[in-house]
Amino acid sequence: MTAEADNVFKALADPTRRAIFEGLARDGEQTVHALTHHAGISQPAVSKHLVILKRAHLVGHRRQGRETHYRARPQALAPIADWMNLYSTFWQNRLDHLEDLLKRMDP
Amino acid sequence: MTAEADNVFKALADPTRRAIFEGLARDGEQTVHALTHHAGISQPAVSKHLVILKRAHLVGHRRQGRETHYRARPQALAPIADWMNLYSTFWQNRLDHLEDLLKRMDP
DNA sequence: CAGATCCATAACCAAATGGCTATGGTTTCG
DNA sequence: CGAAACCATAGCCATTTGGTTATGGATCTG
Repeated sequence: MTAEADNVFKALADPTRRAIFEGLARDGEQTVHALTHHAGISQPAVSKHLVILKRAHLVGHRRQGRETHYRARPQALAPIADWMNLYSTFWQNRLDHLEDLLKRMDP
Repeated sequence: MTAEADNVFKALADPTRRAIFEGLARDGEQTVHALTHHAGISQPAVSKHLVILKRAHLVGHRRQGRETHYRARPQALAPIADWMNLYSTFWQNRLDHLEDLLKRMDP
């Protein structure tokens, strides 16, 4: 629970990982090759970031032949949304919409 | 903007800093001395964490004699809430599109 | 005034982090 | 079949990070 929020916060702390997540959320499923091209770093570096994003459940993957397609799993943002709701009501309204979406998306 | 979100994500990536923030949000203003006692680490370590939380505007402080009182500033969470909502609207669009498709497919 | 308390900063250190190249296992293609 | 492409893992390295002790300035207190 708190451990899950920790994984998500740690995963999002790096701007390169946020950029990867943003790209997947914006443009949909992408191969490691495509992600590497956009990130401007080496393919192994991208793979390592993907491991960390997987640990936080922020991405899913699907093997197809020799390529792996990754996709964003925005439901994984729920733990940190919950965390924020715990400690303040200031931004409650701002997050209400998000909470609803996350609940609806939860399988 | 993005730089601000980066500071906030980085500040919250460490569990000790989250615990400090949680304590301030839950129990209100506290001195460095009190925070040190709760954190179970040295006073300089706490001061360094407070510097990082200050950089992210997650805490404010007030000098009173020889002690400094810190308080949580939950409004500073807004940048990451906005960041999340950026993708929530994207999801919403996708959901809307999906709903449209489903309706049109419905006999 | 003299000492004690509160806090910030500096200097240092081990561990974690984020990058790289090298390598190897699958899978596709000529 | 042999070569090329895709990706994950391993090993290496520089930098960052989170902790420590040492120190000093400012403020209370006896």
